[in-house]
Amino acid sequence: MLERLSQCDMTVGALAEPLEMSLAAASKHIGVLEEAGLIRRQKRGRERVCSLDPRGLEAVRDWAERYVGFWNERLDALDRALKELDDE
Amino acid sequence: MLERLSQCDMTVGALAEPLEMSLAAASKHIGVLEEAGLIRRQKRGRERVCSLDPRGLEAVRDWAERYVGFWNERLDALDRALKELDDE
DNA sequence: GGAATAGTCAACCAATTGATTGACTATTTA
DNA sequence: TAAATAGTCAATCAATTGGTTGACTATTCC
Repeated sequence: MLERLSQCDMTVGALAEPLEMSLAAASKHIGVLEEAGLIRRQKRGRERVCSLDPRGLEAVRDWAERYVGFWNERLDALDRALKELDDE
Repeated sequence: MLERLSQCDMTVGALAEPLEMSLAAASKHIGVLEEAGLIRRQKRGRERVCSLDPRGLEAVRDWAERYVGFWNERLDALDRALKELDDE
């Protein structure tokens, strides 16, 4: 769903269409994504249009980036420690 | 668990210690993280030492980054379209 | 203005998850 | 060498999740 929403916004029905589940089930899933802050739903007449919420995905990326950053820091620290051993 | 492992590697028991659950439950959770590619477990004697697997977290970051990137691309496209309107 | 469409909600049930406990294996310590 | 420690696994049960169905509301179309 997220991948398809990255191409363009779409209604709940359009999002549900390729999925082998009922509209109600798809609606439920969309509700979970909305609750997680990954998408937004906007009412337009009888249609609800869904769109990605970049803030939610930025939060995920930033969260993961912190760990990648930590790892690199630890590798750097190891590198420095090894250099110090070499200088002795 | 991931946050604490970003500080230093630790055994299953040490990871489990601050959690209000049985050792078996914590072991289960660690198994899930391992299966997800986020951590690795290495046997050292009777101890299993856990460490972050940067590749797993890089994959998560990259996945989220793609969506942030898509979003920015769409904003850029909108920007260009609006400029074209202004030039008319 | 009624039929059709879009979507949600509650009730229900099956499947999965989350946690515990006891039993077990492997390793370390006294 | 036996006790202690570290950790896993299977069985069990409660809680949660995932999906369907029918009923409903809101909006659009004929």
